[in-house]
Amino acid sequence: MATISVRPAPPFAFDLALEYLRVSPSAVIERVHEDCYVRPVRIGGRLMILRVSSAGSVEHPLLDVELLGDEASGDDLGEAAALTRRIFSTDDDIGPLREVAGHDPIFGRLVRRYYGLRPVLIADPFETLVWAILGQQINITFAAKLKRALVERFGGAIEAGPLTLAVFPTPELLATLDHERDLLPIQFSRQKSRYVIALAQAVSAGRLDLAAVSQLPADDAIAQLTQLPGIGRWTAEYCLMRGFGHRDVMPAGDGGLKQIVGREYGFGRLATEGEVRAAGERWAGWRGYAAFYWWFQLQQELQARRAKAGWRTAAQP
DNA sequence: ATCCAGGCTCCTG
DNA sequence: CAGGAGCATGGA
Repeated sequence: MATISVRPAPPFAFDLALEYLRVSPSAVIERVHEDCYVRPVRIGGRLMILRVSSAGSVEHPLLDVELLGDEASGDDLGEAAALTRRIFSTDDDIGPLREVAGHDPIFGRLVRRYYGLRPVLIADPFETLVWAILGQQINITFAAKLKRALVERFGGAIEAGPLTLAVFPTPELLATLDHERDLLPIQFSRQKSRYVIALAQAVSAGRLDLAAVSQLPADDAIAQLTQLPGIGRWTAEYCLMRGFGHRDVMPAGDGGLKQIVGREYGFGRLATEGEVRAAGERWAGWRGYAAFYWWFQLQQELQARRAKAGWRTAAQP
C-alpha cells in the first residue's frame, strides 16, 4: 500500500464533505467507510482504489491519500494526490467567502454553518455528465436508482478489503448499448437512453474530449457540451460545477435553486431562472459554492423530514 | 389521484 | 427571442 499526503488550504472541513457524501444521492460510486472516502479510480490506465482520510483539523488540515491494489508507482501516487485535490477542492482559498457572507446575511448563515466545506466533485467527467442526464426532471432518488441499475448491469466491481466497490461503466461499453434491449428494461426513458448512448458514442469515438473540455473557460465548455443532444444549459452548468470544479458556475435553472431562492429571498413563490441568476450576483466568484451549499441544506432538510416521518410511523405500528 | 422532481426539444406567436 | 406543450417515469 502506498500513501501520500495532501495539505488543503485552511479552513477545510473534511467531516462536512463526508456528511455531504452520506446524504447525497449523487454518491453512488464513492463510499464513506470508517470516516474514509473510498472509490475506484483509473490511474495510469489501471483500476485502483483511492482512499482518503483526514489526519488534521479544520484549521490545520491534512489528508492521507492511499492507493490500494496493484503496486502503485510514484507517478501513480502523484496522480492520486492531484485527483484528491480536485475532488475535495482543496486548493481554493475560501477566505473571500467571508466577504460574500458579509453582504448577504441569508447566504452568510450557510457559510457559517458549513464553515470550511468545499464542493465535493464527482471524480470522473464522463460519470458526471451521465449522472447529470439521469438527474434531469425526475426526483433525485429515482435518478440514483437508475444510476445504480446502470452500474450494476454494465459496470464492474472491485474488492477493497471488506468492501466491494462498484465501477462505473466505460464510454466504450455504453456506446455499444441498445435502448430497447439494454436501457428501457432498467427503467430509462427513451430520452435518457438516447442521450446517454449518444454521449458515450461521442466520447468513445473521440469527437468529445472531456479532459480537454474540462480545461476550457466556462463559456467555451458550456458551448461545446450543449452541442450534444439532451445536454442543455442546466446539464452543462451542473457538469462544470460538480465534475470540472468551476467554483463560480451554478445551474440557475435548477428546480432546487428556484425553490430555495424563492423561499429564502422573500419571493413567496418559486423564483424564475432569471431571478436565480440575479440573486447569484451576490455570490459572484462563488456561485458554485452557493449552489453546493444550498443543495446540501435542501438535502439535509429532506433527510430530517424523512427521519421524522420514519420515526412517527415506526412509533405507531 | 394528482402533482412534482437537481430538463430538453420542438413548436408557436 | 420568450413562452409553452409534450415527453417519460416513479415517488410522495
